[in-house]
Amino acid sequence: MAAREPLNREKILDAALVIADELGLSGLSMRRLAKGLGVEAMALYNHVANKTAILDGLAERVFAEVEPPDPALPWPERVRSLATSMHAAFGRHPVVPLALVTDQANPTTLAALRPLEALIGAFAEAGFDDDGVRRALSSVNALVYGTLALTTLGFGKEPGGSFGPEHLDVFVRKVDPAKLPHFSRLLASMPAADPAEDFAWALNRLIAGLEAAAPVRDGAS
Amino acid sequence: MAAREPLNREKILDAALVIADELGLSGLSMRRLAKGLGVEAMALYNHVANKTAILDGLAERVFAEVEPPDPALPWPERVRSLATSMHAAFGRHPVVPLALVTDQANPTTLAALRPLEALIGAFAEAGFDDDGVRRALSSVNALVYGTLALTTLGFGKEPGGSFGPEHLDVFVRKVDPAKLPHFSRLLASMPAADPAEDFAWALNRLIAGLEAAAPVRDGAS
DNA sequence: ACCTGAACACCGTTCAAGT
DNA sequence: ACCTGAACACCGTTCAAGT
Repeated sequence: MAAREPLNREKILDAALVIADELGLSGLSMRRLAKGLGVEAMALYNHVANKTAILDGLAERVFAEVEPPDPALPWPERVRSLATSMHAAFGRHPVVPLALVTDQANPTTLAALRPLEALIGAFAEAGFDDDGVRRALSSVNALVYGTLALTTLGFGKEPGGSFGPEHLDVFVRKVDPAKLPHFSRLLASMPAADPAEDFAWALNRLIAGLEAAAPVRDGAS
Repeated sequence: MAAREPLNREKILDAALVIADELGLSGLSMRRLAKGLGVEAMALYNHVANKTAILDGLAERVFAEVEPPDPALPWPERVRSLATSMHAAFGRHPVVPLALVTDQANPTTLAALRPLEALIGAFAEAGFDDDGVRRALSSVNALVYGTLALTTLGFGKEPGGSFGPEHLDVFVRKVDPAKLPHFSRLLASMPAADPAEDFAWALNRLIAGLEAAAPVRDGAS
């Protein structure tokens, strides 16, 4: 067989995303990544500056998966579309929101910032001033990252995330229904929940609140 | 001098919170914590099961700082009070939300669950069914954790968190205003932002949206 | 009962050395 | 130009040994 082709940044990012999707952020180590590529850990540093650069690269790729909304849509629909697409893309690759939230990634490229640009544009069109745009943007971002934090983050393995039955057991055994009546009752309805539907519901509530506060209710029709 | 008094769980948690507030979650290692207590790392294991147990203890303490709302208040006010108090308590000790989000803490004690119990009670009183309660609860939780994630998390050191000028510089240097016009303009208004005020604004928007969807608008006169 | 020393199986990263 | 070996300064945790 011929000698192995040299490594490059793209191959490293491909392998890193596979490992991270399978083992989570904590499972993505330089040594394990190198082993998967048939190389020693130190060889990676010929192609990427450090681990942060790898996580930046992954973040950029996932941000690029976010679908640009139809510009003809009224601003609330564009916000809904963007937030939903961000939630879906991050949900497919939870390493990325986790790395962003823990400051291990900080992408500054065009591809990574385009979804934010579109969100900001929608809020500007709604008539918010600079303070209002910043606040509206932060609220939608917070809902996206917060929802992911409560469902898929930290749970490196399970695909659906959320409260799997294993996690519920911890509570069911320990919680005293006499002292936490509402909480105990709610536990029963948790496993049936669909994270994507719950996010859509929460997003609709927030957008309704934003519309009520926007100087311009609807840019279209 | 007399021999040092033996360690105990409380002393360990005291020291751990001080270190975590100063150095962040990544700065809180068993070895450093032990050194601060004048002991070897392995001595800690006589009093706590492992690092997770320490983080659970910290989470419990911070949840206990959340102020119980006046039960006479209408449900939207109770939700606002609880979410605001949670945001403030977590903002004082960002280790805790970060540990929760990364699944390094998972407290199941009464003290830690009481704020959730109160939130659930408020939403039940609003007339939501079990699905609605779970979704309303998740939305408020997501906003709290998500807001903290975007402002104070990952930033172990800086007290105000958010976009300090250091972080802005990264963007200001790299972002092309021609390609990201909205984003570039927004950068100017970021440093003046007050995270607590921005959170209050976002929370008001979400609660407005929840009220519009609630079967019972207002429990009180 | 409480603490220590040494060890195990890991991290990210640097630097000199090899081809 | 690209890769390796050895090393540095860390992790959480276990286990046998000390007092």
